[in-house]
Amino acid sequence: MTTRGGDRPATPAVKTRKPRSSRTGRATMADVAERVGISAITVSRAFKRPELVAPELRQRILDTAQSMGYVPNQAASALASARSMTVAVLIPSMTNMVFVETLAGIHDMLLPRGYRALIGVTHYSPVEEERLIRTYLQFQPDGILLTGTDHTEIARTYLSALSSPTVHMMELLDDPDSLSVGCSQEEGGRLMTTHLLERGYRRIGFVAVQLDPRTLARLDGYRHALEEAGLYDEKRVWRLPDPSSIHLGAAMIDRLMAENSDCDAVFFCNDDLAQGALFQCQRRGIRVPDQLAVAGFNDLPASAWTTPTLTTVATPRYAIGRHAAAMLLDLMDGKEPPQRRLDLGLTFIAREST
Amino acid sequence: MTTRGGDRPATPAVKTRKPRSSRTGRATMADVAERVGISAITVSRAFKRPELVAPELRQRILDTAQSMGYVPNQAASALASARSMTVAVLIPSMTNMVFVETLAGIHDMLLPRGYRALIGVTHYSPVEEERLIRTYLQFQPDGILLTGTDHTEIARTYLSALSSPTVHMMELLDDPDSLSVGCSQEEGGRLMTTHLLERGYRRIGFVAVQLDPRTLARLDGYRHALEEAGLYDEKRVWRLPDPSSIHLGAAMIDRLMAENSDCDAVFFCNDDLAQGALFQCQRRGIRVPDQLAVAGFNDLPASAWTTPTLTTVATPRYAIGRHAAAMLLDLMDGKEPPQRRLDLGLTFIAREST
DNA sequence: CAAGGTTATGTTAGCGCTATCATTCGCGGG
DNA sequence: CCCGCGAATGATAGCGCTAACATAACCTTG
Repeated sequence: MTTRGGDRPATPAVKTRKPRSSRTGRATMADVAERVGISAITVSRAFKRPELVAPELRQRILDTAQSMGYVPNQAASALASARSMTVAVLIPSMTNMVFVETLAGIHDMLLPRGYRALIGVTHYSPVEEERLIRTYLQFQPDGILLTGTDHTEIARTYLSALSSPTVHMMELLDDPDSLSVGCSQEEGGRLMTTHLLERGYRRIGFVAVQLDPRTLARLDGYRHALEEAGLYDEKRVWRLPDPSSIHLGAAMIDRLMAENSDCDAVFFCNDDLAQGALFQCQRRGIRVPDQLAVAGFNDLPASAWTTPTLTTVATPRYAIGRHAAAMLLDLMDGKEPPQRRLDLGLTFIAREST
Repeated sequence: MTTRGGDRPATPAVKTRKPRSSRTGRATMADVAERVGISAITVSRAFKRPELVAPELRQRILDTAQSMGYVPNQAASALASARSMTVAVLIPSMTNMVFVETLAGIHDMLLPRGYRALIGVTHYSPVEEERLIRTYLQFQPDGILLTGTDHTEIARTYLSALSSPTVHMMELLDDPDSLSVGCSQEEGGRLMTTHLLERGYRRIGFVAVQLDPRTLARLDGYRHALEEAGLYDEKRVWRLPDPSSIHLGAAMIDRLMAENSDCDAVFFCNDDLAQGALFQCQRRGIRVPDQLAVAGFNDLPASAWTTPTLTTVATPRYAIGRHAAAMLLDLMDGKEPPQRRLDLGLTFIAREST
């Protein structure tokens, strides 16, 4: 047998204190160690560095731990090792599927490596983001994933004062000191607008909601494309601070009608708006795309099924999450990631609505 | 002035060790205390029990902490106080909006009280749930929120061995020892089926997917209602393990047609299926509700906008999250919640599709 | 103005774990 | 057969914070 202390009397019997269990009633590492007849550090190793413990002893430790219902205390581990095995993830919204899919990518990358995500929702507000960053710094996260590049000054200070690596998702940063994974929203706006121009539409409207930086970048792409064609007209741009929804998209169709807009096509900054628009067109008997072409952005699941199906731009949301997490893992390992700025591109999807 | 030690020399100068900052390079409570010229515990109080510290001193502490970039270390706090201020939340899916809204309710309730949610996704698998429970127990959560009542034996053992309170969401438990907040899925299934019967449909089909306990409960409600009417027929029930999606709903319409089903109405266990079915009916020229009535469940946002609009049952998802979190807060405060089983009811929504 | 209470702050001793540096044992080479 | 070395395990000393119990100053009150 490998165990040296194995033939000691089963219970040393002379120990001064034997609380058996912690304050919380849960077994501790020391309890397991005592039961096995070894020291606590070996129990620690059996969990964290199994290759350092003789296989048979390790098995005995794990079995004993299991039978005692021992669960390592993450707080104590984090305190002693200065590694929280936690990554703070801040996204603007949870009701927007876009970010939920990104989260899934992050999870799938982090969990197998033993990291946990601490998820915060900023509601598109840099101020709320700052508050969340402050809160989450208490957890001494080993890494941080942020959405977008629009942060408060104080938030920037927090982050730069911090040793933990940070990766920005969705938008791409030009600053060579920052890390980012995403796609060019501006290019997305341009792609779609160019497509509409090619289809012969000349009075193309744009509906921007939420007015977050990504929406505005799409708007920029739209504007540039139209300016190049000499067709940009501010009166065909609607800017609304409301969150994106089917309802709002439907309402926009009503508004266009009410305002007697001359648009022959409308590019909505998000698919759910465009879907709402399609529903309302159907209801009001507006023929799409003949009377009015409708375009969206993000390729949400329903967009392939509406009548008519929706022309849109697919964004690599899941991949962005995965790659951002992978980049962070590299950084947390002290490695330099292959690229500090990763453009995952966009896929234009032409369907019936244009 | 309130500060007693305030007129000491600014730096005591004789202290034996002055690490200034922890291993991680971050300022610690002791650093702040030294700078202010007080003891660490007072800094602790300034943050956690501000009413115990003289207002002016408190302000000075907060200012100094801010200027030093001090952030409390949550791991140390959790270890010392045996309170993690963390609630583990397990949901089956993130892509299903139902649970995302529940999460929002949980967040809105917990955050203002200083608790953080640790979110885990079980993918509808009790085994994965068990794994997540094990993982999250390491964080010594002060409370646990679970979805449904379908847990593995080992998971039950973990939970019962635990002192932390647990609340089950979505389904209602009859066991008086357990706490639950939700609504009767069975009743939902019954409500809808009764409605369809009242509308005169006699050959009502049911499409069950995912086959999680909630879906099966709805199926039960459907079956009981039809059995009472003497109209239940197993051949009109489809059971598929796949996750719910628009695509699958559309495919089911194709399948019904291919199988020459005699259904005059189909009750889909989830709205996205029903939406897919509506889309496909429109595409294939099946008149809804004349040729075929379509019903859904959950009242997702798009259901009010499809053509025709979808008859469905609204579930109080957000409220379930809020109330479950509220119940947990009571329990964590050592209070007994007003009810151990909270039925938040359902809302039947009749629309055009039936 | 002493006894007792209240308020504001301090001292001490851990929480449960891991970094770090021993220590012990077995083994192969000179 | 001794030295050196690697493998397996242990002893010790914190990580940064807070519970629990002091202590000190002030405030009542009769």
